[in-house]
Amino acid sequence: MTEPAQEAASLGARARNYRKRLGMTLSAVSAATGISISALSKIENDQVSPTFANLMRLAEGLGVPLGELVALDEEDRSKAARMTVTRAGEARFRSTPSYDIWPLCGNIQRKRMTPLVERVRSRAPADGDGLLSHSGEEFVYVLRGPVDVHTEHYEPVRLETGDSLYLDSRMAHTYTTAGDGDAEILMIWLSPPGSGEPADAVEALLSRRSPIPRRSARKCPPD
Amino acid sequence: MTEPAQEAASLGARARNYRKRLGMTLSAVSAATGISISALSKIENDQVSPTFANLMRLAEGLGVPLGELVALDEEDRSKAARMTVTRAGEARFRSTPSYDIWPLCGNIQRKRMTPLVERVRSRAPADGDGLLSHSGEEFVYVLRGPVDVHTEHYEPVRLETGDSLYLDSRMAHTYTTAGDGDAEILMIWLSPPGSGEPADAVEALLSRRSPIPRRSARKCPPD
DNA sequence: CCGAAAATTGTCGTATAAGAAAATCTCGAA
DNA sequence: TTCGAGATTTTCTTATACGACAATTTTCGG
Repeated sequence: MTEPAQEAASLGARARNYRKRLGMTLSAVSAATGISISALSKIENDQVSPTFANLMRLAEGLGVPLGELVALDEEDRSKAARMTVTRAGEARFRSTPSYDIWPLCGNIQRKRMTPLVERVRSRAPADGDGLLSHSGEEFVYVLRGPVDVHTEHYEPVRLETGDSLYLDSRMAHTYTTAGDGDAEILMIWLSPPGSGEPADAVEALLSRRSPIPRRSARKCPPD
Repeated sequence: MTEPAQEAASLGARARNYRKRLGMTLSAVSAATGISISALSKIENDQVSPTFANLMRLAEGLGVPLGELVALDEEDRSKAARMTVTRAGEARFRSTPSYDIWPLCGNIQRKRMTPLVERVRSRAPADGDGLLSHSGEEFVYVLRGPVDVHTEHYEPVRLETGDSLYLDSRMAHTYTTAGDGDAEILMIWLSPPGSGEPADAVEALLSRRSPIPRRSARKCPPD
């Protein structure tokens, strides 16, 4: 039955893994991709060699990069086994004019995402660092709201507890608390594709925040 | 000629670039790959949508990683100010034997991280899908615990509310609830580097004239 | 154990990719 | 300019992926 599902050796197995991961049925994938159920079944069982057109549809429907779906895995999985845990109170604490920051899972090496819990203290965009832009992308999940998101291209958005947001970090932005007390958000920052792995991701994050043009706010020294 | 155009517009163009770079003729590639010359010509001119089997042979014969051959290069996303919000109750819901899943921020294009809220229902590793491995990395923040993390290389780890975890997804893993009720976690999945974005290499490809993506001769189901 | 949903398997007709060979193109040399 | 000879493209035919449908089989809950 459920073996430690190996890194799928075949295209079909990979496709099935990704589908299972999303909890989709064949008909769901069929609806999402336009590929017939029977064709999907045959693809997953390696009974046919799908066309490039269908490979693209499939990758899109599964939300998987085409290169990943298609590429045979050539990596040594066992030596890559890596995991780390950060306990709730355990994170080391840093602070900037606008935020208190708890970097999570800092001890694992070679990770590409940088997860942080941030306590938002400032109440107006100009309070702390002002609108800042930096490279990469960020995802935010509001642990305790409300929070206002200010950006250079959009109207401010108010997020309540449980709301989430995804944005291109190059667009200048900042978060402010919109309630009585401080707000708390979980942020995952992803550095740009090319950039090497920031050993000290937080430092990188903090130092890369640069003010948007013709605006003055710039502080947040790393220490 | 000089440099082959970096930005390979289509699959066919990329294939041709690689061939030219090696100074090979169609018949040479044919000999190296086992694909007929005519088929190669049609592939390079985007007149056909090659089968997966031929894609593999072609990549092999050209000495190019398959992912490289099929994946569009990202780049030039610089002007797209992008942001999206998902409200707490708003996510569309899916479920698997092990989890209920709410994909977050699904409507933004070209994002590299995949955020999900998952309600963990299974109480034992074998309950649902079992241990699964897939590519990439994942970060987990426990919204409501306790949760047990089972992996193929580590002892199970118990996470309480507020704990977080970072792991290499290629190591087989699964999450189970360790308390009385269901648990809830926030997960961010990150696809492997170099493999473009979860779903938009596809649209880029299609928008630039791809081999015969039409599939219209479809009978309309009765209403 | 049962029934329902999901998944697999098989067939058929159609669309289309692959392969073989012929037709066309490219270019350097005489 | 003409003449090949290799390179490429364009016919053909054949092979096969795809979609639809139907029939099982498998998988899960109850």
